[in-house]
Amino acid sequence: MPRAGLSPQAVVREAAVLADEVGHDRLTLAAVASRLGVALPSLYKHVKGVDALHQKLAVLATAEVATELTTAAAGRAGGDALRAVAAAFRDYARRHPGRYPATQRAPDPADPEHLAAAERAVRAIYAILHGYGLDGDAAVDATRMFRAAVHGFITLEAAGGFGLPRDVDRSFDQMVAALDTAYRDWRS
Amino acid sequence: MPRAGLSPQAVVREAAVLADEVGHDRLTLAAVASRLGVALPSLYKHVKGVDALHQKLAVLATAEVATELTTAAAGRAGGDALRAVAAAFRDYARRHPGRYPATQRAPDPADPEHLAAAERAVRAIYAILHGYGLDGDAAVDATRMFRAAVHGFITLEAAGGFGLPRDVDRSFDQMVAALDTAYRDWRS
DNA sequence: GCCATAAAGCTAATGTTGTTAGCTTTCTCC
DNA sequence: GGAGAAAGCTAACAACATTAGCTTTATGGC
Repeated sequence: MPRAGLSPQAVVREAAVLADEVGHDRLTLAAVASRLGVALPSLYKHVKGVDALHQKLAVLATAEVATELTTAAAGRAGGDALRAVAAAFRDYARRHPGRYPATQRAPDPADPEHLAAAERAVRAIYAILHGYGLDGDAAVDATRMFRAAVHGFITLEAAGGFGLPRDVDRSFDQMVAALDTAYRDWRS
Repeated sequence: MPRAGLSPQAVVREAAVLADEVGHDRLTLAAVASRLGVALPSLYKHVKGVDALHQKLAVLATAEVATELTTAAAGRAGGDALRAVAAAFRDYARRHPGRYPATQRAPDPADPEHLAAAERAVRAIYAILHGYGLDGDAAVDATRMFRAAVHGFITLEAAGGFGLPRDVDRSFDQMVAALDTAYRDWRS
């Protein structure tokens, strides 16, 4: 019988695909094993358990988000950059509905890779706001507001929380425009 | 052997208390039954299953939030009302960390009580923004922005997503102040 | 007061998932 | 070619959710 040739990476990648298909909360070791054509306990050679799998998925997703945000911001500044990064954020969440919630997990202080990915994502936003002339505490506050607004919008949208017929895309654009204005006139 | 005297309400209330203690995702029928001094299958006389329990918990939590937002808004207008409602929202989430996530669940269209509670919560916000002179699509957009920003802030805070030492309360105040300004100058 | 009945609670059994232990097989390196 | 590490397996157990079917309690009509 040939060997499956797994690795921690391969397991996490399959978990990511599965999470996107069935939802983050329905991600299960049993399903991952079945997908990989392997018995469930075999996974324990690559991940410590279901909790560790979620942790690794968080690192993967955070790194992907960081890369997409950074790419979106490249070569842009001000309102252009803000809109591009906001759109990239939302796009990622819609393309990867299972990975995105994993991003919410607080970075494990003991995992340098996780910390680095999280910092890379935040820095992409921070840099844009720095371009608005924001600095120090103001830049921190502004970054938090950006993350809160965009993340909140994304999760409410994904949960079907917007019932009214008004176009959701337009509401998002309006929100990002309001953020742009707020940053221009920011007073700390 | 005396009877426990349960009811659907009593089960959901205990589930709410438990969720606040152990976290929304660790809410389990087994623990609820144990708390109520009853065997696990006995709960099925009152709730259809774990999914239905989450659904009922969502209704309970949404109704509670709606009441608190409405109370906070009473007798206030403009920036005062905005700040009071935002604070009430955040307070609720911090006092009830297990119930709050249940709020995210989209209202079940087949459950009039759920729909009514959700609408009551949204209306509390909508009314305030109406006081800013916002109407129609603009009011819808503004309401969505408010919900997104506050909800996003709350969940990021709860998840430990704000790593830097900058005071989180101040960041929240800054965000609400920025929302106030944005609504004053709103241009659709 | 007594009994019929519905509801509340129970035990037993089953399926799914996660986890650990310990064995076998495959790959790799000397 | 063989030693040893790593990958995979089966077996066993615990927790949870769920269903079936039984027993007991409360209650309402007579």
